Amino acid sequence: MLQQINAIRGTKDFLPDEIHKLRYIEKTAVSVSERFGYYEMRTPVFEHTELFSRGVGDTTDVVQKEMYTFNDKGGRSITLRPEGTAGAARAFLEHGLFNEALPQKIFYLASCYRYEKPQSGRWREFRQFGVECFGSPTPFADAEVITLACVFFNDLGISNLQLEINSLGCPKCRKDYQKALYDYFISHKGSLCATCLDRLERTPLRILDCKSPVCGDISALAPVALDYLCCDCSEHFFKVKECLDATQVKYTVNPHIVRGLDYYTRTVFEFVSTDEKTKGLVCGGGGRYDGLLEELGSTSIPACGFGIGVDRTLLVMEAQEITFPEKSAVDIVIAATDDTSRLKAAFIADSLRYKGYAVIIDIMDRSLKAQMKFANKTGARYTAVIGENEIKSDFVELKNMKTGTKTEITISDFTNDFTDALLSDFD
RNA sequence: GUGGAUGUAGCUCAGUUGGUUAGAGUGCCAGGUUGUGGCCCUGGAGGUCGUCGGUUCGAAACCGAUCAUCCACCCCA
Repeated sequence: MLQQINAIRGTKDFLPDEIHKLRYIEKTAVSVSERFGYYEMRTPVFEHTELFSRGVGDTTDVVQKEMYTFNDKGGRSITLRPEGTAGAARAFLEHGLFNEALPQKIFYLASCYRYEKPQSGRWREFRQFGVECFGSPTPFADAEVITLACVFFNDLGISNLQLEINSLGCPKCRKDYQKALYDYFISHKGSLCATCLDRLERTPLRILDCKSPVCGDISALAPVALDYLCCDCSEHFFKVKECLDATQVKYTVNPHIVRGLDYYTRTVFEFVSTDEKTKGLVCGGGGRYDGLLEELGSTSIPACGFGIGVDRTLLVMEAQEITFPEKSAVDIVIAATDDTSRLKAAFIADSLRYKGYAVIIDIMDRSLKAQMKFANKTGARYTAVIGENEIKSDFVELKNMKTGTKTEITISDFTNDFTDALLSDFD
């Protein structure tokens, strides 16, 4: 026997048994997006590596150590997308969507790839529901994408999710803030952990995010970005909060949120699970990225958006024991007793399928009893047995599998409108 | 990338201080008479005990390596 080949580390199979859950989440994402006037865009899974190193940022962990990068046969450096925004922004620019009526509001459902050590809620291939609003500088846009995310989680019946928001300011005020931060941390240089010492020169903002108790204590007293916002940024943040209040979206301001992607300016936010079983899991995050499109070679175009982890959302829903719509069941199983009847059963099944019903017949050459058992397992609503007697008499019994009651009809009636009336009676 | 736990039938797990042909429940398949599911009864298939190497007369059990899963950190979706 040859050795079996298993799935790649950090990837996950969704089997027929649970795929309806994923579909339900995706369907909800589409529905919510369209209710806000966001339309789907699909971009390739791989892009030029440079798109991410320039867009997401060279200093980020994602770009530095988590990307699936390889050279294709033409010698191009290619990267499997680690997130969705860069590709969407690239497509927006490449196809000149900025010439259309602004804002351009986009959503996508995309698999993303990051080379990380896997654990539950963290996979090397994961699905992301993302939304991007290109062209609007106003706080109403920030609030709109946040509200959209809230409606999404609400539609799915998810509770115990905390929305945390913050403002990182624009490049102008961030500069002042970073200097203040640097000065503060340099005075505590002796106490910081090794990773944070490394961050000090590179990206001092991220020290605020450190979970080590010592750094946490130091961070707690560190200067807060919100205190360093310039007038414009300060007003923008105030209005975002005002909009959220208007739509009754609940949030807490967390001055320590620092997103891991470089392109964010001003508003940033995260949805964090507060549920016992999935505590601390970040289900989604986003913010404003007014500098990204310029970084990708365009004129300055403001934008904002978010990414929500579909798999993580599923994880939280399962932990909260939320009921999903049932997977679609088979309408009718047509069992047959002998080879001649099998042909007749196949004919009837096909006629019904043309009419739109889900019909299955036995293709395992099983006994009638086994066919009935199988029908039961598939959750079929009705069964019908075709045999010598039925073919002779032209009558067939349609059995309701829930109640066990049988209704006699002619075979020709079976495939015409009479069936519609009969089947629609089912509760 | 760092630290820790785990790895026995498709699934959930037993397996006594290392000792004959490795177990249960569940699922799967087939029967319980001649053409009808769910319950019950009977039987069957299915495991080189994650993999490789070592210790031993003998290893699922002990040791090492490796792979995988999970947890914490890191990071984020």
